[in-house]
Formats: sequence, structure tokens, C-alpha cells
Amino acid sequence: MSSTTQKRATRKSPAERAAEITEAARGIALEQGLSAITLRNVASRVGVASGLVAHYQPNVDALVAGTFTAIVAAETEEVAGMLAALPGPVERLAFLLGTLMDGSRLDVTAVWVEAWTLGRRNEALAGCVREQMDAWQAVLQRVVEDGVAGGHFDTGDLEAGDAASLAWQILGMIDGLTAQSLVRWGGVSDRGTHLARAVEGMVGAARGSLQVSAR
Amino acid sequence: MSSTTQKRATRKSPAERAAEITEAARGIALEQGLSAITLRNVASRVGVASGLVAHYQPNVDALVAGTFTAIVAAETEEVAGMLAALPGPVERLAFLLGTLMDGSRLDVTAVWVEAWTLGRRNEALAGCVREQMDAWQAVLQRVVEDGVAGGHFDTGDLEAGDAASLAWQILGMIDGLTAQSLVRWGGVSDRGTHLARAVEGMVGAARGSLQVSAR
DNA sequence: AGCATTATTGATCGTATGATCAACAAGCTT
DNA sequence: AAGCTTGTTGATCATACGATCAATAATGCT
Repeated sequence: MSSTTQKRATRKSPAERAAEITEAARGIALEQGLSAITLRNVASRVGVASGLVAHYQPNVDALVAGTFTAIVAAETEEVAGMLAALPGPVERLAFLLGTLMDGSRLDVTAVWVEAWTLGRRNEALAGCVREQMDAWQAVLQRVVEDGVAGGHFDTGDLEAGDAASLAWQILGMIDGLTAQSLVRWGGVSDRGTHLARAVEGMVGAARGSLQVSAR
Repeated sequence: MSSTTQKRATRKSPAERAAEITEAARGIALEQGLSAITLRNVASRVGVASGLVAHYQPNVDALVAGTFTAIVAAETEEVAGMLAALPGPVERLAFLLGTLMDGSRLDVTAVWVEAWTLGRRNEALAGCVREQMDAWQAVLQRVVEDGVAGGHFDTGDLEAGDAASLAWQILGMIDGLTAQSLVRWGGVSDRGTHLARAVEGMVGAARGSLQVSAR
């Protein structure tokens, strides 16, 4: 009938088509969640038959796992890049807390939380989740170690190697608070203030040093 | 054939049957997750036709929401009860941190995390989640307020009413750390130690006062 | 004992999912 | 231009889900 009705999708190179598919899956995950990634859903977003999506992916579980990694790894790298531009560990930690808590990445947070649950029934995804958690932890650990080495942080009587443990702890706190904001918006004033104070206590930084400056 | 083959389930009173169904749903949620609650799954666990489950519940979403509330409310009440038996706010806060982090309630934690995601597509569940979060927060807020009033905690320059905010914050931290332990077991040593130190920093308690004593 | 009530069944409908594969056609090579 | 490679289709299968409801049988009441 109308010219807009396209019977058959234009033939594209495998690389290009594969990119379209992973990009569509990414969009769906961010907008509707990882569990909304289905063969038909992705296919219709690309404008293609469902069979084609299956053709480019071994199975749906793999597509979900890959999409999770793509989304989360991009965020980690982006933040890590911004950290590198900052002068010292104190600024980096303060920036980290401020950025992750500002609510501008709720969609990514939702993906994280859903992945925790889905990993129970998707082994490939579970592995990716652990990988990405490790990546985040590594970034944080580096900052903590630098701070201790430079004398900005004081972990007191804690042994060496506790930087790893501390990094996990801080990461968990951030995760919990961002996940909370997924469900509960109001109620908490001064999110950043409290978290900063808590972390200051943990790493032995000067009170107020991790405070996010109002910009 | 065999005497074990029961054609028809023994007829029971509505109250009794309803209890069986909610109990079955509870077991499924704890063992396999909230999303494993289906009419057929619950029915087979009770040993009954799927239609009967539907007969006792308006719809599956409601059963899921109700099951979430039952599981989580029971935990809150149990912990609140134990808190009441403790002498003061410092002991209560220390106990709270210690108990929630000891890994003995991972199944309940999994239910929490899944509910955060499922609430996106189940409005009734979303409401229950908010309710139960409020209940937890109220318990924590009470402890914090008592501690401030008794001079055990010192929130410094923070205004009154920040006890609410502090309670939310501590709750979020606990949630995140327990959720983390759902996926990642190793890696963190001294979970309790770090958390205790963080919270001590937040509420202005004496260092070590919230430390969980090795029992 | 007979009857009315109601707990219980299980088949059925509509929908959605992942996976598979023979058939088709677009584009490249010869 | 002919032929071959391969990207693409869409129908199909097996499975699972929530929901519905007429039929059935057990219980309690008269």
C-alpha cells in the first residue's frame, strides 16, 4: 500500500546488522529493563524478522548478558575517564560519590538491580555481573590506595590490603542508596551529605573533605 | 493404582486452604524467587488444581505482593522484637548491623531485590515495597532518635528531623551490602567492621561502639 | 435420607516466549 | 547475464503463563 510499508529489510553487512541488534537491545534494556529483551521485541525495534535476531545471537541469555556488560562497562569507563582528569584521590572520591548519587543514571541502576536477580537463572549473566562488579571495585580500590599512600586518608589500625575491602564496602553502600532511589524518591534529604560523612569516617578523611560542593 | 495417588484434594475450609496457598507461595518465593510464583507452581505445591489458587486470589500480582509483604513484614517484626529486649540505642544499632549482615537472611534479601525490579510492572507490589521500606526506616529512625536524645550519638551540626534522613541512609547502606553478598561472597573481609565504622561516623557514635562483639 | 451449598476440578482460550529451518532474494563474483 | 553465496523471512513447534467457567463431588443442613 503506502510507501512506508517496507516488505523486506535492506540487506546489510553482518557487522552492521549485529551492531543494530545490540544497540536495540541496549535501548530496550535502558527503557524497559533487561527482561524486556526478547527476540520479537528486539526484532521489531530493528525492523527485522525475529529469526534474524536469533541468527546473530547464540541465544537470548547471551544477548541479555552482553547487553548488561555493554551498558555497565560503558558507564565504568566513562566515570574512570573523568576520574583520571582530577588532581588527587580526595577530589576523585568526592566526585565519585557525587556523580553516582545525582540520580542521572537511574536507568543504569535499574539494569544493575535487575541483573542481580536475573543472574540467578542466567549463568552467563551472573558471570558478567561479577566481572563488572570487580571492575568497579578496582576503580574504587585504586582511589583508596592512592589516598592512603598520599596521606590523605587514614585507615588507622587496618592492615594493608584492606583497601580492597574498603572499596567493596563503599561500592555496596552506593549500590544500596541508588537502588533505594529507584523506589523511593522523597524522604531523604542530603543524600550526598550523609554518604560523604559516612565514607569520610570509613577512610579516615577529614570531615567535609568529601562533601560535594554545590555547583 | 497406588494408594498415594489422590484423585481429588480433601475438601478444606476456605480459611485453611487460603493459608495453605499463601504458605506455599511464601516457600516458593524464598526458594526460587517471587517470579516463580505462578498459579500452576503454587497449585502443584499445595497439591491442588491451578484453578483453585486463582479462586482464592484476585490475581497473581496480588498474590506476589501479598507474599512479599508477608515475608518482609515478618522479618521486620522479628528484628524489632529483638531490639526491644536490648538495653539502649547503642546496643540496638550494633545488633541491627550485626544481624542484618550475618548472611543468615539471604533468601529474604533476594526477595527484596527482586521486588525492587518487579515493582516496575506490578503496581500493587510497588506499593507494598514502599510500605515495607517505610516500616524498616521507622524502626531505624526510632533507634537513632533515642541515641541522640540520650546523648549516645552526636549528629553535630545537623538539624532535628535528620534522624529520618539518617535512618534512610543507613537502611540503604545495609540493603546494598546485603544485596552485594547475594552475588559476591568473598572479597570482603570484616564486613561488619567497616559498616560499623561507617555508621559510627554518620551518627557520631564513639569509634568501636557499634562493633559487633564476636560471640 | 435428601437437599442445598460450595470447595474443587480440569479443560479451554488467548497470549507470549525461545528456538528452528526451509524457502526466498539481494548482491557479489565470474 | 548467469550463478552462487548468504542475509533475511515468517511460519512452525513446544512450552508456559493468567484467567475463566461449566461440571463435579464433598460437606453440612433440614
